[in-house]
Amino acid sequence: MQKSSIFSDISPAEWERILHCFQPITQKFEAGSYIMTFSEDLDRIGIMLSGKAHLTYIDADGKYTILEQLYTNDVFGEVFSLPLEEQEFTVQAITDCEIMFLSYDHLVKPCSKACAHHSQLINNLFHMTACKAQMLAMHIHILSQRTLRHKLMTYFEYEALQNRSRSYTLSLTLSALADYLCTDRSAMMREIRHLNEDGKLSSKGRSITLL
Amino acid sequence: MQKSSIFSDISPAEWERILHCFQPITQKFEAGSYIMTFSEDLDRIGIMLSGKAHLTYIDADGKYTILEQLYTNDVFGEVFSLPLEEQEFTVQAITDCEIMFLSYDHLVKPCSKACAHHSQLINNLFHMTACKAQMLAMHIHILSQRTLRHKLMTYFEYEALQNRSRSYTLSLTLSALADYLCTDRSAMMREIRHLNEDGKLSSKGRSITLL
DNA sequence: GAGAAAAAGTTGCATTTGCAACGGAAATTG
DNA sequence: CAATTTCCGTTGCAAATGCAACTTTTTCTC
Repeated sequence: MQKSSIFSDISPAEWERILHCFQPITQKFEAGSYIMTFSEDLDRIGIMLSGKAHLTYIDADGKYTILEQLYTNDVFGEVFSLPLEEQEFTVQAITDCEIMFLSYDHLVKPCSKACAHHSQLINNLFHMTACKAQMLAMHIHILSQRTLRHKLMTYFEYEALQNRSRSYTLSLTLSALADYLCTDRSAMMREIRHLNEDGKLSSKGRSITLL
Repeated sequence: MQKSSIFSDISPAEWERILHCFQPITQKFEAGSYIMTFSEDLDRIGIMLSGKAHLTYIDADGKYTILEQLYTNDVFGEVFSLPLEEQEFTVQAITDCEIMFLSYDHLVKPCSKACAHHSQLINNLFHMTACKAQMLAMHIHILSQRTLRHKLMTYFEYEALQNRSRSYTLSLTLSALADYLCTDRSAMMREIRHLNEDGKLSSKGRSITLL
């Protein structure tokens, strides 16, 4: 399943017509600010035009978990409307971001103006959502590892595949990695040290070499 | 996001034409047999016509993890083609199953026969995939809990919501639940006992009452 | 209904993990 | 460049967890 974006196979001219049809709202957000909270905004999807953001939730006792990292052209909001109340899903800007919002209803309902491009848009969204589901499944695969050591190694192996190299630098900070792995940061640091000592790994800070 | 199926908003007559266009293969599987392994079959999606199946993987040391439970009208295969090799994704029949397979390529590519129903099919698949992504996100939410106790309680709370009652019977066996929670079964049993002792829960076997 | 297989339930023990609480390094900001 | 914040790295300790090994109960199958 190749990488696709919301813009795939849509010509600029066609995109112009889509914009006219959807009347999207484009908005800028400063680093650190909240772009979306899922307790409210369930009626629209967001498209990252620029910047970097995290889809996270915070549970009752204040623990962060990073569900997704969002970059340019990524889409959010199409998937999350989980029923449980205690939790707070949010999309938070990491860097300054520019976001375009589309009405969800407008998107999935047959267009009164007979826009042929709707179907291509849905097609793209399907691909992207399937892709996203893969990311989630990968995350589950990592979290399913019984021990922290295995979680780390599984994560590092995935990263090595993505980077096409056994040596690379993590895109996440180590603190963020601990959140992603849903574990205690200090315990993770300790385990990384052990992995180094046991010769599975050679790492310094965020630069990783799998041995 | 309401429950939708691959058949939503497609009339029987239209479905007939789709069948003619796709020439799907329908196949029966006995309980316990393997319906699909993702090392091979990445070119088609499956639709559960009847029965119950599990999408699982088994890692190098033989640990099961249940990624999804599949029931009638559920779709599988549209999402999973994870790059890591060591693992073995499979869809395994729990009860006797009847499955319809559709070609993935045929589905996503514009149809030479100009089948209008393609777009509705993709629309439905988009909904279902978004739904599936929600399930995966829920799973992550559960696995993200730092302690087994919190994992159990989060799972039980979700189940209570689905059942619209604080008293219900688990659809998973306790062994399967341990797999779903990616934990040791005996440790889970112990923690369930503790939850009972602490008055958070009243359970006997698979019947649960949240207090 | 007998036998086999799967599921449920238990326990002891070594190991892993989470948590709290540090201090220093690095990056960001005014 | 000084100040502040974030990130990195460490340690001690109590608690949680995984694992192995077992018995009992339930379910399935012939």
